[in-house]
Amino acid sequence: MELRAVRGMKDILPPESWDWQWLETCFREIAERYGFGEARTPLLEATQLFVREIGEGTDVVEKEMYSFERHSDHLTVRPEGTAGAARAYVQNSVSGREPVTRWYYIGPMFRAERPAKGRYRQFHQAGCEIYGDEGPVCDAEIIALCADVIEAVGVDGYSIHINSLGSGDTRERYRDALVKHFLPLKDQLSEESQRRVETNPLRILDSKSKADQALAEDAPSVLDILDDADRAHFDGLRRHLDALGIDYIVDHKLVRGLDYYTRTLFELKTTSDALGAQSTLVGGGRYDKMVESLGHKKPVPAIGFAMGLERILSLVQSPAEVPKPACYFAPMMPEAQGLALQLAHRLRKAGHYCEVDGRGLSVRAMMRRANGFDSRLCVLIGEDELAKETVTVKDLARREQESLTLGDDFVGRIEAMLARPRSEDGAETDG
RNA sequence: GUGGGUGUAGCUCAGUGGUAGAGCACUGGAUUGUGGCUCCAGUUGUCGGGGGUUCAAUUCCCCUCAUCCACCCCA
Repeated sequence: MELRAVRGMKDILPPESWDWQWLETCFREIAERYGFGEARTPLLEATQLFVREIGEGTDVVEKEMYSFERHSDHLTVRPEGTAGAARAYVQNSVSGREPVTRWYYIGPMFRAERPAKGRYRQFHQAGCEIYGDEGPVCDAEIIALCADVIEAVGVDGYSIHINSLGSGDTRERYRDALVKHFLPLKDQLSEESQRRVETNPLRILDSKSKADQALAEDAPSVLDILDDADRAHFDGLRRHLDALGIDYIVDHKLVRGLDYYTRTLFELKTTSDALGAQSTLVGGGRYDKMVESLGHKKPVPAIGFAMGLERILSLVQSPAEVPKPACYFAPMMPEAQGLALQLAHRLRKAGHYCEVDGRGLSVRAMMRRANGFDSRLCVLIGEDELAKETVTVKDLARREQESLTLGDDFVGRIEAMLARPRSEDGAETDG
């Protein structure tokens, strides 16, 4: 086979796709309870949108984007959903129509990373964004929503981590404080982090290197240099989470790789080690500057998150079941195939799932397959049936069969059979 | 981008320096037109690709590709 899926991209096929639909439905239902409506934005955006909003120095922009030039347009297949949603919010003048906007999205994102467990080059995120509410009530709602989804789909153990990056010049002041802390220790840091001292000292905080972690223990906390307003905001968030009974961990070392975050920052991580290094299931935070930076005339506060659907699916057991046919048609000779097709058509119009076996195999093989589908009924049509203008309908659950005429009441007769208990004693009924 | 593991039938995997096996699945039959259990029979492989060593390579060596995992980064 010479034509394969592109590296890091995989096909989602039945029966796995049933699990995906289930997860997406869980997410939609919960998001809609919180007042979110779906925003479907293009997969392709101007490269500049991501360069400016995610940040020029970030790994995502620097080396992971699928970018190309088409005529004179510089385009990028979206590596995340927030920037595109914010662009749509500004472009469509949504702030003029409503004071607060709540959008959710579900879809593929693209990053050219080296594939690993729970990480693909085309991966899928579901996320929410709120524009026009500076919180912290909606910050708490957003985190509650994430927890609701994670719990609804049955993730076993998870923890919620929160932090605040402050606003205004807090980030810069904190950065300076970190440089002051790490610079004298530079030669004790890992090779990777030695470079970060100058470029991105925040990232040293979540380094996996043991040495870095030890040195980060005594690093100044961003929470100590928040100004009064930022502190009040963060305390407000904590109060609301407490009121909701949501457990969380304040982690001043929580930082994120995208530059656009301000104030509230949070992650939901699995406590199982099933995902290896990819333990973050949900990441989000506030990005109060983005809308304005996109050219909107006034600042609009915003908060959002994205959850990694592959990661969540790999942790949960989907209850999704492959649909079972009501009726499996097994024409025993070519002349009976047309009738089978017509009868199936009538049942399908009436809302029933039917299978028609047109392979011309032995009755045994067709029955086996009907059984493999766990079909409730199997309709056999052969020479006798054609001659008498009837069909033989076998109830595979009750192990009995009868002959049905093909009058107007055919659909009704089949429905009556479907409505019977699966066994004589009536204990179980066909859901 | 760096490091490691794996690549044998449709699937899951055994195996050997002398050109390959099991289970599952599939098809036929035991039941001339009737399923889930059982039994019998049968189909399928360029042993990832290329090169080298050898009388002989699926097996040993090198390269390459794919894949998985770790680092990095992120959801």
